[in-house]
Amino acid sequence: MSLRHALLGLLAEHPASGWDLSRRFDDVLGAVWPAGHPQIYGELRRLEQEAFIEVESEGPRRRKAYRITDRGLAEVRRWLTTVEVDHTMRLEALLRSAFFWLMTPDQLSDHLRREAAYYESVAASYRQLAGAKDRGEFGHSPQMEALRIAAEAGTRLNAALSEWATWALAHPISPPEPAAPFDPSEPGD
Amino acid sequence: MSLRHALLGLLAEHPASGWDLSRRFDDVLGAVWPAGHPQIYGELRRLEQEAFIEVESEGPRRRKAYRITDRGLAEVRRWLTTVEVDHTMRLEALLRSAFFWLMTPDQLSDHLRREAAYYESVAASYRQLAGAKDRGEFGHSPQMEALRIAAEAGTRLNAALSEWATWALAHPISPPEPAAPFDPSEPGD
DNA sequence: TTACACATGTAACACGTTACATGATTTT
DNA sequence: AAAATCATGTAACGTGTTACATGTGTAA
Repeated sequence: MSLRHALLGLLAEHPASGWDLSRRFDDVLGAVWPAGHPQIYGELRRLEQEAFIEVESEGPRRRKAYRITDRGLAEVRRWLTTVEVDHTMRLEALLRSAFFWLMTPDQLSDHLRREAAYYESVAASYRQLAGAKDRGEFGHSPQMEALRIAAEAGTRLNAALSEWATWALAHPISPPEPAAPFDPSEPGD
Repeated sequence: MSLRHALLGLLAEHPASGWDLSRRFDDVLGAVWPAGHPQIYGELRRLEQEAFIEVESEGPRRRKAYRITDRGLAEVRRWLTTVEVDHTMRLEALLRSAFFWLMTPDQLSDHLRREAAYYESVAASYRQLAGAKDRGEFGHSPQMEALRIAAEAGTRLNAALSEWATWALAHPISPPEPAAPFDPSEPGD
C-alpha cells in the first residue's frame, strides 16, 4: 500500500496530474519505489473515489490535475507517524551472492568488478546531487531538505554496496574440493 | 523470474522438498528475497514440468524431495553469468524519507531513532553470523563461503542505513516558513 | 505536414500475499 | 488424547509490468 501514500505525499507539495506524478517517479522516487503509469492512473482513480484527492483543474489534451484533500493529508501523516515501516527488501544482487559458489573464480571476479563499478557510479551521482543541494542550487524548502536526506541514503547505500563488492573480490571462494595434492610420503591406494 | 533461479540454486547444493526450501527462504534468503510457500510449491511444479528438477524421493506425509537436473544446473549458471542483474530496489524506508517534511520535528526524530536502532540490531546479527563463519563454526564448504559474503553485505548495508538515520537526526528539517522574527527596527504593518 | 512530446487510459498477464483446507506424524 | 509440527496444496485477492490503443498540442 505504499504507492497511494507516495502519491499523496507528492500531491501534498502541490497539485499534479497523473503524467506529472509518473515523471516524478521516474526521476526521483523510482530509485526506491518504481511505479509505471498504468498503476499510477489506477491508484489516482481510487484515491479520488475515496476522497483523498480531488480534481483541481482540467487542462489541454484532457489533462487532469489533482489536489490533495484534508482527509488525504491526514492519511499520509497517519501513515508516516503510526504505520510500522515495512522493512522488506528485495535485492536481486544480494540474492545472487548466496549462489556465487556456482560460478567459476573468473566469472565471479568479472561479475564483482562490474557490480562495484555500477554501484560506485550510482553513489557518485547521488553524491553530486547532495552537493548541489548543499550549495543551495535547489533553494531551501523543507521538501528539498527531505530529498537531501534521501540523497544521503542513496549515496551511503550504493557506496556500501560498491565497497562490499570490492571486499568480496579480495575474498575468493575456494573451489569445491581441490584434488588432494600429491604427497609421495602418503601410502598410495 | 528470480524465484525459480533461487530455488535451482538451493537445489544445486542438495535435494530438498518444498517445505525445506520454504524454511531456507524464511531463515536465510528471505532477508533479501521473501517467498511464501504457495509461491514456492507453484514454482516447483513448473520447474518439474520444464525438467529443470525431478522428484528424488517421496517420504512420509506425502513429502516430495526434488533434485536438480543437468538442465537445471545449466540454467542457474546461465542466469548467474549471462543475465543482467536487475538493480531495482524497493525500500519503503527510503521512500518515506522523501516525505519527512510532512512530519513534526519530534515525530521525525522519534522515527529516526527507532530506525537507527532497528538497522543496527540487524547489522549486529549479521556481524555475529559473519564472525561465527570466520571462526569455522559452519565448516568450510564453498556454499558456506558464499553465505559469508552475503552476510558481509547484510552487515554493511544495515550498518550504512543505521548510520544514515543517525546522520539524519543531526540534520533536522527546518519548518515550512518560520513566522518572520519580530524586529522593532522594521516598519510594522 | 510530419514528427515529437504530452497525456490518458485499458487489457492481459505475471508475480506475490493471505486465507483457507487437509491430513499425517511426533511430542507432551 | 490433545497439541504441536510437518507437509502439501488451492482459491481469492492485491500489486506490478507489458503491450496496446487513442488522441492532442507544439515545434521542425
